[in-house]
Amino acid sequence: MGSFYAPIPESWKDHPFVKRLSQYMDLGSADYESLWRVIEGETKVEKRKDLVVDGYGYRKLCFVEDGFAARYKLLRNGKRQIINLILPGDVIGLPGSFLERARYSVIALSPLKLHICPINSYVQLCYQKPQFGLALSWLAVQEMILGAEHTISTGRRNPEERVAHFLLELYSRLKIVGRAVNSRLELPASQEIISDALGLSVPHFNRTLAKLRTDGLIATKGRQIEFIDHPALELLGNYQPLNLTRIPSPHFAATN
Amino acid sequence: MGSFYAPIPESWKDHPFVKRLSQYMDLGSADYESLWRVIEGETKVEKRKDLVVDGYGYRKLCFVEDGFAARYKLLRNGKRQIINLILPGDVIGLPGSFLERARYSVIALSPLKLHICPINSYVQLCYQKPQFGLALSWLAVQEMILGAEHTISTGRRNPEERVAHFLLELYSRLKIVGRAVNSRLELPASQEIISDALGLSVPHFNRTLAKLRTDGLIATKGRQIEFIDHPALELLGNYQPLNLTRIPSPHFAATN
DNA sequence: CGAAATTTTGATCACGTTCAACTTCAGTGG
DNA sequence: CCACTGAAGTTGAACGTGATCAAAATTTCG
Repeated sequence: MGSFYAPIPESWKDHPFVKRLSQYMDLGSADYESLWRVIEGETKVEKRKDLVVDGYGYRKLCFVEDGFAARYKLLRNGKRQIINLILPGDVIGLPGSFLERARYSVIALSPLKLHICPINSYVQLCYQKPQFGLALSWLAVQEMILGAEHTISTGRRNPEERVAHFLLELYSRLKIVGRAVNSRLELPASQEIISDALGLSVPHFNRTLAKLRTDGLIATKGRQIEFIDHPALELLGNYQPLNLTRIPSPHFAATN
Repeated sequence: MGSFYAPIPESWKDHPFVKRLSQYMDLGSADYESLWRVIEGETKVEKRKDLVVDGYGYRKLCFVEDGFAARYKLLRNGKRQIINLILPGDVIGLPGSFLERARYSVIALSPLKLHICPINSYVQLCYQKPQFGLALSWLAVQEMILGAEHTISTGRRNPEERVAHFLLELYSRLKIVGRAVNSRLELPASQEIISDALGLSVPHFNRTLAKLRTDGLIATKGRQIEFIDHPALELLGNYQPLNLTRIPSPHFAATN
């Protein structure tokens, strides 16, 4: 894999990360190949295992093919903040690869399937094909926006608004990679994890979910959530979909 | 300015943004020049003016030479969250330039001096010199980390921890661009703004500052803050300095 | 089927908000 | 130069939200 003569598997262009990238940039067959060549290997991680550990170096990018994970920080006061949920198509190792030592940990919430790319290989690719450097910026900016929304939620949205916003954002992200359809989604984690993401206590998150249910905004069955009144939810959560521009293609450099 | 024959002013390499970049990458004189060529103009913005407006397009990067600003979001529930403080050396227009329409506004907290670079010019530069694409990723990752810490603060730090962390982070950022020394800094904004950044009410932020003062951790005189017990503050706020790696230089692509 | 993890419900209490008044300070015009 | 004005900072009292702790109910998994 990644070796010069290895054939590119058919499944590569269906990889959720590749699909996500192709939404934001023009990927020619040479680009698919370049990206493939930079993959060092494939791996599986079992549920509950930490793949990135706070305080230790981590110098690779992992493209999530399947499964869920969470980036989190344990504080000295004993509390935990989930910084974000990592879904298929997401990258693990950002921001870790840019730091001497990781500041956050990443734990698998389910069995994970990943493709591994050493950060150095990716940087080399950026020097050969600058659009991949721009792609990295785009990914980082996307994370930056999710982070900002997360700050807004924990800072100035009450629990109801917070949960509504969380569900809508999660749904949108899952839908892009084909893990949700039709106003239905499945929570990829326990309420304990989600509470730590939202900065709420478990009982209060549970009650808030129940309130949204009795108010007729959602329906729940176990971890299955269905949006009953999507517009009302968007209003409540002040939700705005992500509207990233596309990455200008190389031709742009010459023609513009 | 930016025109082919215009000389590069001496002051350019002292620009706080350039100085900040040079911390993370090797900048040869050709690079200083490339960066200068991409600047379209210089401008001043008066205090209280919004330079980026939520909902409107914004397709440029502004490098802050002097002054302070804040990126914020106004919610339908009437509350405001300051997403981050923008200091000399920071970039305005990230993430705005990557979005069809900006999601956040940016307001000047003091008179601002900026250098303007159209986003398209910067993208062209990235295709000519890929290290600038990587630099953009580095900047975005840095914002992403600040955003994550902000989420942790509003989500799982109590007001005392939150304020301690805020002061330390602000001090560190100001120090890098020579706006703070010797465990002393000046708050770049009113308590109302800072409260909205920390997700606290003004009275409670005020009381928390007072508590840190009476506990002997800081001293205050107007907006001047002095750290009396720096280690204790770092412990309280669970503060960890940013430890970004340097951007691999172009040679790296060939030699590694 | 039994044990453990997760979800749900309940009761109490503290933390931080809210609202209001008062103080201090900076800027401005008389 | 001082009086006036409005903004910013400070303090106080009361209230409400959401945390905490505990226990029960339910689901998941070995």
